[in-house]
Amino acid sequence: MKSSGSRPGAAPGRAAAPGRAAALGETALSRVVVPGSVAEAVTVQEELRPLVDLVGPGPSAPATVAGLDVAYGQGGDLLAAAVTVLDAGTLEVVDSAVSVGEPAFDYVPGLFAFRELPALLTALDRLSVLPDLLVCDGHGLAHPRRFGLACHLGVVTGLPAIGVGKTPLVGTWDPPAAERGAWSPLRDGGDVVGRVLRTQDGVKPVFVSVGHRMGLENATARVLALAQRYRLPETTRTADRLSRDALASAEQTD
DNA sequence: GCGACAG
DNA sequence: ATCTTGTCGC
Repeated sequence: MKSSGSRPGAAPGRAAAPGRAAALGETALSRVVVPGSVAEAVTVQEELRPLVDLVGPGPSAPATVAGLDVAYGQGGDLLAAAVTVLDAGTLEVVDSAVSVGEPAFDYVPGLFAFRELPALLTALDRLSVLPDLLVCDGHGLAHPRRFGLACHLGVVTGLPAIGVGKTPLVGTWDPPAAERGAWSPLRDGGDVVGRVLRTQDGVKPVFVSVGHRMGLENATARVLALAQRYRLPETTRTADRLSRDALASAEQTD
């Protein structure tokens, strides 16, 4: 991975969008701008932020839900993005896709999305089943400029999206009660930007925030429904496993 | 000025 | 995110 002061982005201006049957339409992939600097990245976020739909309420009974995650290898030069689509009722994986590539941007807190977005969208484009909801590994509105990965993915794809983070990026909160389902508001700069949600009794909570076309109440319900047995949503778990497997294959075979 | 800082 | 040993517990 390259890092050159004013030019964190190692890739050209736009993500490559080879001509294949696009489940998302060519719009999603072509609308992904990979900034050439931190300043430009911030500008892109501020331009896209108004496009976020926080009214929702979003699907209360989605048929399918997708999990997205990325695994890194070789000191950060290689990455594998994975998307798994689960039947919302049985939580069985009904479709999946991966995309191996390089990080599109250096890691900068608050600009994290630019790093994984191109690969995640390529993987999404390779699905044969378009999910009703995206559950992202990272935050949505719980972001310095209210435009985290989940918002970015939602706006670019037009799909409802939720952000589920394992650790905080911004905000303050009180510890939620110890029982599964308990939550407390995540506040930042006078706004409620998400919820600190306990998905399992006595287990460290997760940070839930709206990404796009969703309400916070619904987002909370969807995450709880996906985390019946473990701390993290089943979508995140299956996508995490798939991305690691894809990375392992890419590191030996290829 | 000194930390904190999604993955 | 990834680098890593042992350890506690179902």
